[in-house]
Amino acid sequence: MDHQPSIDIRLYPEPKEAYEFLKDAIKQKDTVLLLASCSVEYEGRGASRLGQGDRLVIIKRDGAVLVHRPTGYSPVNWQPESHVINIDMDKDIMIVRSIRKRPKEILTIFIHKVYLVARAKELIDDADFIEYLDEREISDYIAENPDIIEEGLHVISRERRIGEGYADIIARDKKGNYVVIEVKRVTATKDAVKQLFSYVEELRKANPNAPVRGILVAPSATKDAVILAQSLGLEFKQIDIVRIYRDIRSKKRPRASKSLLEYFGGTRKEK
Amino acid sequence: MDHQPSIDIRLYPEPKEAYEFLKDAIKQKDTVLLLASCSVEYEGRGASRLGQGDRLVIIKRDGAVLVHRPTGYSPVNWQPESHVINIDMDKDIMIVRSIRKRPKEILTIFIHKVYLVARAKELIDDADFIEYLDEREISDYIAENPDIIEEGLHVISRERRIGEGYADIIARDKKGNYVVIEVKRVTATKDAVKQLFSYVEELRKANPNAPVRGILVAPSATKDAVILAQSLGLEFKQIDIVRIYRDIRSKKRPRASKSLLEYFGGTRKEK
DNA sequence: TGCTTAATGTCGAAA
DNA sequence: TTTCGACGTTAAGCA
Repeated sequence: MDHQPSIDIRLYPEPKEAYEFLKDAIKQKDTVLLLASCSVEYEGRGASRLGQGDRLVIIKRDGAVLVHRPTGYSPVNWQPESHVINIDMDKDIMIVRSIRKRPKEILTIFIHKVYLVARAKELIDDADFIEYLDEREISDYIAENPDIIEEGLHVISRERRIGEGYADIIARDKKGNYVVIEVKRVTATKDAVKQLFSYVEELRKANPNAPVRGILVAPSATKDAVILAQSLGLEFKQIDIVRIYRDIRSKKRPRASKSLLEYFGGTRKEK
Repeated sequence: MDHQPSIDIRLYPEPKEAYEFLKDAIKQKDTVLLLASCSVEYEGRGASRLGQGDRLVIIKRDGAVLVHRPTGYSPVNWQPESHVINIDMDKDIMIVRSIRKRPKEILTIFIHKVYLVARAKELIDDADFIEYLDEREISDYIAENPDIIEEGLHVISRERRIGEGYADIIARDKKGNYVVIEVKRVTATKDAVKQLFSYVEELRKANPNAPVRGILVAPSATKDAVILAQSLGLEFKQIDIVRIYRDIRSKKRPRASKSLLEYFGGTRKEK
């Protein structure tokens, strides 16, 4: 956690200096920040021109280019990612051209005056972005509230190793049947069904005389997944992630306004 | 054109220093750039958490907040504009909270380590953003190619003062009738129809014995505008801006790859 | 690679 | 203020 990206900057550089600085930064695929007076033109799916003004230009290591005006959420011009970025000098005006292959689009930035230019190397960002809840949190919630899946369900084990994986939840229904529950936080695919089926089969092998059911739990499932599940005698139970999120939040945080991270826990990188 | 925004920066500042710097910058509504290791959480229309990583945080003077990861076009978290931004310190961790009133949304950024923080004052950007063509360019094109409006049209004057405004184009059709043409580069509204009608009426007053037609020219028109035009005996002619743009471009730039600005001219701010 | 769909869509204009 | 439609929509999921 104690790495430190190396950052280099130039404040109000002369054109020549800014040019050399930028040229090398782009070559090295550094993250570039540029506060400058510039004009912009774009041609591709659409076409546009923007006269001279003070803007923030961002160039990311994947070639994404953003030109931001001093207000608003949206960049005025951009390139989602570009295959080629080149830079030239024409009478003290720097010209940065970002070219995207498909669709063919060209973004050209004419930099008249650089106020600040910065380059950063070794920016590291591998954290998970979690929307609402991660799989483990959903699984925990279901383990604590199995009734939302089926009335009378009784959890008997969590993360049990079966074959080559781990079954999220194993329970018994009110008739005493085994129930294997596989949880997904996004749309369930055929893969999830196959995974669940392998657990169910293993459990049947281990318990030849006991009926074993399998329930796939997810906010949604592809048509393919549903068909496959039916043909394999497995069930699909739809859950409402937002509702579960709200329920957890209201219980864990009755009135406070503390950090969500404190309540839900940190967001460690998942495998 | 020779103004210079004042920019202040801190490279690898200590938490305390960064905090004072940021606090004042936010208070002054400066544009803020922040390269830092941070974690983020958001709650509002949706909800999300993002663990610690190196990111670029932008705070604009209208309260727009963007958190960018090292790749990609889209910010991972954002606030389109916010009514309140506050900043606090909790054991060397800076907490920036951006609150939007409607819809109610809260974006919280936990800044663990600041690599670079910059603030800029007096960024000036009042240039026009022109998509494809501006009104004058379209008007010029029509004046040079009146047949795209109607076969046999003959332009007799441009920007002629009539009443309180200027009629874009005045022409005669092949029957000798006067034709007033009003050009809009975006969807024409009722206002445009009223404007055109006032020119037509003035011209009729000035030429009691000559029939005067009025044509509204635009890429599209609102339903209201079309209805009003019909009831006033005016016509609407739809044009294809992209096609005109391509035509101008192909004629002006047969093979070169020069600046569009050179060909179309600079983008001076329109009134 | 191309197609379809959802989005904390954003943004601007009309009602 | 709310609704509606367009966007260089972008981004993710599937065929």
